[in-house]
Amino acid sequence: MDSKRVRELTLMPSGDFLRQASSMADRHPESSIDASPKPPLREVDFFSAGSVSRNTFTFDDEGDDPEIKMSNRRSIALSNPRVSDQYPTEGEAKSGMSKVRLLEAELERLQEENRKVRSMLDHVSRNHSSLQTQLLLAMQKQAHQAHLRDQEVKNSSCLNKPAQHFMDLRPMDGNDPPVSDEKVTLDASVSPTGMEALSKGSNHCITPRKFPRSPIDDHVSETSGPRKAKDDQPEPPFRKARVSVRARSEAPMISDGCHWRKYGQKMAKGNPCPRAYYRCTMAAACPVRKQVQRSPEDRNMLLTTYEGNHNHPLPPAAAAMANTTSAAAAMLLSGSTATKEGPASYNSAVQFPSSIPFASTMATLSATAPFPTITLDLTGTPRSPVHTLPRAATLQLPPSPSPPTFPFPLHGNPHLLGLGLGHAKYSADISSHHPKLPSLPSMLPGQQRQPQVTLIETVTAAIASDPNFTAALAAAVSTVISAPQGDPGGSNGGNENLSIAGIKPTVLPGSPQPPQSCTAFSTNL
DNA sequence: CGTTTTTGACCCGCGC
DNA sequence: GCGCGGGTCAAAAACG
Repeated sequence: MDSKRVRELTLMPSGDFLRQASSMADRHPESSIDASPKPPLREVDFFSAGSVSRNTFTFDDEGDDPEIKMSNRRSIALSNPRVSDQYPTEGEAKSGMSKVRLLEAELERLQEENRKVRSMLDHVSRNHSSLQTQLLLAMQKQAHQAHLRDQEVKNSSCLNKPAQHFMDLRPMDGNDPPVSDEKVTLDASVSPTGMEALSKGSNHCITPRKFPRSPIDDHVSETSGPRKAKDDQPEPPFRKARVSVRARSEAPMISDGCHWRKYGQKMAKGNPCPRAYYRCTMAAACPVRKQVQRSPEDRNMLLTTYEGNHNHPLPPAAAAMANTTSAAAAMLLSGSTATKEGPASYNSAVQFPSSIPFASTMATLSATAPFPTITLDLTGTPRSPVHTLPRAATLQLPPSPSPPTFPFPLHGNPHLLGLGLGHAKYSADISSHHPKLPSLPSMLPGQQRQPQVTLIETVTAAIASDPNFTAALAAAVSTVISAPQGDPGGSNGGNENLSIAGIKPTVLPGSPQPPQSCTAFSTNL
């Protein structure tokens, strides 16, 4: 027996093991979910029926490869190194019954592990539901409190302000300078699924006042008539938040699992790299759009901004990151919970709830953006001046210079509303436009740019480093479970593969890509 | 030949 | 009112 080969076969990432375990549990719920020790039927048939023959299973080192045969029947057994470690020795090779007993014992052990994993999943699910409920309650409470605070602070000037400002992240006074030092620190606990309710709620929390024209609005007008008709339509009560993703990639666009069609490209002021505009083409009338721009400072830095909500089901590949972005946007939209800080206070980075599995640590939010904006920082690089970015919230992951190819649907739930792209602003722009803004220290001083590592490592690190690991685990596992073996529906352009918590990398079909690489995302101020 | 990309023109909001 | 900049449209070109 080739021990090396066995080790290769058995050294399976825990994520794969989880996936297979989950998959097995799904296929054999009677054996893997139930607490009963009854083994899976196939194992029972295989081992207890005395059918261990040379054709189906052999421990002869010189004969058929038992590992391969086993893997054909039950790869999960191979996923555990101990299986191979307990393969019969030379002297036991002829003793089939002892091997059977050995394997039966191992099988029982694996079943026990299976039950434990299932139990953990159940536990995580319960925690998830509980957190979601708590989140909603907390947000309602905080929104009310924020409203009261606003009423107190701006009672004199906002007497006639509509209740739309309930959770408005932006200054209520339209005369506020375009760039304010005012920041908002979020300290919310948001669960991924809570995002749905949050997003819905966001429709009532974000005021459209003074917001630039929204692409979504355009979409409405496009589908219902000429743009001019827009004036006749009541403007949506609230504008969309935006979610930006900072990622390091040489690819022109990160792969997020959706199909995108490029509909425009513009040279943005202050950035030699053009900004590309994409529209989701997975559904005829999907209003989701995104912008992709490369940073002028670091051409490997891509900033992708999503806006709008998918009105169609998302493929599993696209759903993997949906919760992350949704939760981030929800958090952003829950700005009513924020506490405003003075201009000199730059420690606005806060712990983001672990319910954002792919962005686990830091977050900053500025209250002055025309669009509520949140940035998921997947670069792991001590972001320069994102802090100086007015109007931007930022999530920062542990170092992840990896190619940002990952399933990244903005909204996993078509019902989610109120998410959007972020307005990022080139640091150069910021400094030029707002020279008074002092430089901010790196959000994560300990973080340094690292050599190329895979995104899975980054994500894994993010999850592992998360104090609330269970939530992250739940998200990862749910992703694994829901993800088909092949490329589900992915489609975006990135050429890089992504592995998350054991998810095998999937190569997504090419998607529209900007002719030029543009990485940084510019935020509209 | 259908789809996607390119790219100049156009629209719109905003500031002066 | 004008200019600027961001965003979108749409015809032509490119692509598979």
